Amino acid sequence: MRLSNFTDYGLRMLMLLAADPERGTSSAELASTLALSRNHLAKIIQHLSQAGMVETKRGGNGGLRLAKPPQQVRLGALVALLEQDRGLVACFADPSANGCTLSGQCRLKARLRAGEAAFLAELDRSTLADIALPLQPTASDASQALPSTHALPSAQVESAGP
Amino acid sequence: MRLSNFTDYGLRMLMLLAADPERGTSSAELASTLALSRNHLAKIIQHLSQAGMVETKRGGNGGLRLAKPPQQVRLGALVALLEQDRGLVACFADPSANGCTLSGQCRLKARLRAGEAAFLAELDRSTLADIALPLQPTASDASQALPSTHALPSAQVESAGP
DNA sequence: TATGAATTGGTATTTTCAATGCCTATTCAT
DNA sequence: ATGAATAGGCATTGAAAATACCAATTCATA
Repeated sequence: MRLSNFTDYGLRMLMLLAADPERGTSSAELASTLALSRNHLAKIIQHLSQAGMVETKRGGNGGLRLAKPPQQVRLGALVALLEQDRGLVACFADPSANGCTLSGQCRLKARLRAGEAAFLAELDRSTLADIALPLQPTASDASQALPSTHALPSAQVESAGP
Repeated sequence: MRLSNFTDYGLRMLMLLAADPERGTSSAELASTLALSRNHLAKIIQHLSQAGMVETKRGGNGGLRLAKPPQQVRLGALVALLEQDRGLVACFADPSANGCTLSGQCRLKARLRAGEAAFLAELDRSTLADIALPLQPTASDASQALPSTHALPSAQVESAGP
C-alpha cells in the first residue's frame, strides 16, 4: 500500500504553505526547501490549483498560497484529491481494461473500499493546520507515535539530529 | 494509494483456496483460473508458504492448501503480510536513504500511520471465509457496495456479463 | 525398487509503466 | 519592455511486474 510520490510531495508542500497562509510563496522557494526540481513541483501545483486548493499569482511578487484557511482543509480530502485516479487495486483504477477473472462475484472489493474509506476518515480527523510546518523550523516538536496493530513497515522515530 | 499486484494476486488466490480448504490445489490450476503465468504465481505462493499461510506438497497429487481454517485468517493481517516492506510513503519504506528534508519535525507521518492502522483494522473485520470463491462460480452473489465518503476512484458495479 | 510424470523452488531476463528532470512557450505584473 | 511566474511537451531514468528457463523433490506405478 503506497501513496505516489506525487501525493507525498504535494502534502509536504501544503504543510509549508499552511504555516504561512497569507504570504504568496514562490514555487522556487518551496522546491528548494523540498529538495525537488521546480519544474516537477510545478506540475503538482498545477493540479492543486485546478482543484481550487491553492491560488497562484503570476508575475512580480507572485507566488502561491492556500485558497482556504488551513483549518478547513481535511487531510483525507487532500489525499483523495492528490491520488486522483490511482485505485487501490488495478480493477478499481481501470474497470474497463480489467483482466480480473473473478469480476462479478468478487466479495473482496467491497471490503477494500470499506478499508479505504476508513483510511480517509481517519485522516479527516486532522486538518492542514495540524501539520503546518514553518519554512525555518524551530526543531521543537517531533511526530508523536501512534501505535499500529499490524506489522507493516514503520519508520523508526528519527532523532532530531545532533 | 495502491496495493501491489503481488498483493492483489495473492488475495485472489487465497479466495480460491479458501473455498476448498481440504483439497490440494495445483498452482497450475490456480494460475490458469487467475489468467497468470504459473511461475509468477509461484513466487507469491513461496512467500505465503514461508510465512506459514499455505502448505505446499510436491510430487504427484501435490498442490497447496491453506495452513489454517479460513475463518481464522483476517484480511488485514493478510494485506500486511503481502505488502511486506512497501511503506505508505518513501520515508516509511526506507528510512535510511530518505531524502525528506522535513524529517524530525514532520507531523504528517503519525497521521498516515494512524490511517494505515484504520485501514487494516477495517479489513480485519472480515476473514478469508467471508470472501471465499469456488473455482467454478455459482454466479449467485456479487459484491455488496459499501459507500465511500470521498471521491477516490471507485469501480462501478460491474454487470455479470451477457 | 527403479522409473517417469507431476509438482514446487529458485534464478535470470524481458517488458512495462510510473516518476523524474529538462527545455521551451506563454502569461501576467510592474 | 522586462522580469517572474505558470503551462505544457519530451526525453531519460528507475523500479516493479511479468515471463521464461532450469533445478530439486515427491508420488504413483510397473
